[in-house]
This record gives sequence, structure tokens and C-alpha cells, in this order.
Amino acid sequence: MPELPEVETVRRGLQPVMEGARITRVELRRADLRFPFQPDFAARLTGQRIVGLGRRAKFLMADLASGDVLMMHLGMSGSFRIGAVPVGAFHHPRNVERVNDHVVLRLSSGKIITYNDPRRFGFMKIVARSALDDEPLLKGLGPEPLGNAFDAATLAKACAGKTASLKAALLNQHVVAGLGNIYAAETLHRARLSPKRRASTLASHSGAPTDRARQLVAAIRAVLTEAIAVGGATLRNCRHPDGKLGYFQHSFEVYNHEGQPCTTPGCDGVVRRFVQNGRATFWCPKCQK
DNA sequence: ACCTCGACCTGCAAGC
DNA sequence: TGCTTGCAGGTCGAGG
Repeated sequence: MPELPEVETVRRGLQPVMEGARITRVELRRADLRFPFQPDFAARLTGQRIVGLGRRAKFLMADLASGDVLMMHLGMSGSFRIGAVPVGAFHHPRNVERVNDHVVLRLSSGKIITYNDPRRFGFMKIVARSALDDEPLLKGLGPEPLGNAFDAATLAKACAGKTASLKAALLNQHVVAGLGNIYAAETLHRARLSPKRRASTLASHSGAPTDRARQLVAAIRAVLTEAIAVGGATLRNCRHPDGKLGYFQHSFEVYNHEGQPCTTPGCDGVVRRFVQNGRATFWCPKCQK
């Protein structure tokens, strides 16, 4: 469940369970996800109290009482589920072991948090909080799109001089953090901007933001806010930690809508799909300019 | 310094 | 039915 709204939904699901709990046991079912686990990974977690669960870009950041931070990334196919130690003969379906359960955290509350990731593009890494500023995975990340630091001037500045397409720029986590393939397409459609347009056209010659930059910022904020409000999108049955589903896939206007009529009021265009930078892009050539 | 592409993995659906 | 192919919400490193 990977883009910002999905990661934020996961964070909100895990937060009440994790915060304040102590990790009593760490099970690694394999030695690596995308990278090998750090040699002291389990030891640094075991016995630690989780004091908070935050998010930066698509990373979940669990603050530990030790001063360490557990960084977690879901990659393309990562998901968490919350289970509980069975009481008596009662077994809950979410407690049943599944294939691709790679990490199991037992908490002092009796809750069990399981990380499942078939493709293993996700990863976990422990970093000292004092070393976060030097963490390569976070270095250079662009602003949070729902934060105060993200505005038309910032976006225009990040895109000034870029020969890459707007779509590529939105996928670039150094420009703005948290968008992925779905929300890049959806926000560009909302802003009526072509994914093929040069990113540099968000800035005037002097570097000041154009109206396009303002439209795009507004679209990004609106789409992400709406998506979070309905629990993100659920594709391929990837669920929330508590087993519930997101609903934003029903609000997609272009993603996976090839051949369907454009939803822009007054537009009679048809949604098209093409491959851009190796990834599917969905858009309406009629109203996105 | 940019930009694009291939590589990393598994699982599922469509097509033959 | 079974095999092959293509495709999937991400990111990094190599090479142009």
C-alpha cells in the first residue's frame, strides 16, 4: 500500500497499537527484504518502548525510547496487519501465518504486528535519532505536500530548469515527497496539466511560479487530502492493518480508466494510457494541456 | 548535474 | 488445463 495516502492510513492504523507499547520479541523470517537487515536489528528493537509513530514521505518512523528510530518502507507490496495473542482456543484469521510474513513484532500489550511483503521492495532500518539529518534515505527529500513548506514557489523552484516531464518531476521524491504513480496521474488530471509537459514550465524565466504551479499545488493538496480521508486506495486486496479497505480507488478519474470518458466537467475526451519513463501514465489529452 | 533505463522480486490475470 | 507473457502503488545505481 505504497503512496503517501496509503502510508498515512497505515500509520493511523498502527499508531494506537504501537504507541506506548514495548516490543517484547522480534522475529525475522528471513535475513533480508530489499536490503539485508542490520546485524543488530532485532537486538536494538527488543525491549524498547515505542514512544511515537510518524511519517516522512513514504517512510513510517517509529520513535523508540532508546533514541533510535525504526524506519519502515512498504515498497510496492508491503503491508502490516495487527493481530493478538490468541486467548484460549479462539483464533482470529489475522493471526494465521501467511506466506511472505517476513517480520513479526510482539508487543507488551499482547498485540502482534506482522509485516508482509511478497516482492520485498520494502525495507526496515534503524537509525539513531541524532543521525537522522545524515541519513541518506532522507537526504534531499522534497517537502511534505500537505505541509506548510509546500507551495507554488517551492514547487516552481524545484522544477525550474528541469527538462524532464511533469510526471517524472512529480515522481521524483526530491521535488515533492510522497507522490507515486497513481497520485501523479490523478493530481495532473485534477490540475488539467499534461504529464508530458516540461517540468520547467511551472516557473517563469525569473523563477517565479506560474499559474500552472499554483493549480498543481492546489490539486496535489486536494487529491491527497481526499484520499487520506477515505483510507487511501485499496488495490489487489492489500488491506489496512486492521483489515479494513480503502476507498479512494473508486474516486480515480484517470488511473486504470483507459478508454473511459473524461470526468472533467464539459470535457468530452477519453482517458488514454501510454508508457512514460517505463511506467503507465493515464491522462485525458483533451483537457490536460 | 541531469535524465532515462534496467534491475531488483513475486503473484496474478489474460492470452494462447 | 497449463504454459507464457505482461503488468503491478517504488527506488537505486549505471550509463548516456
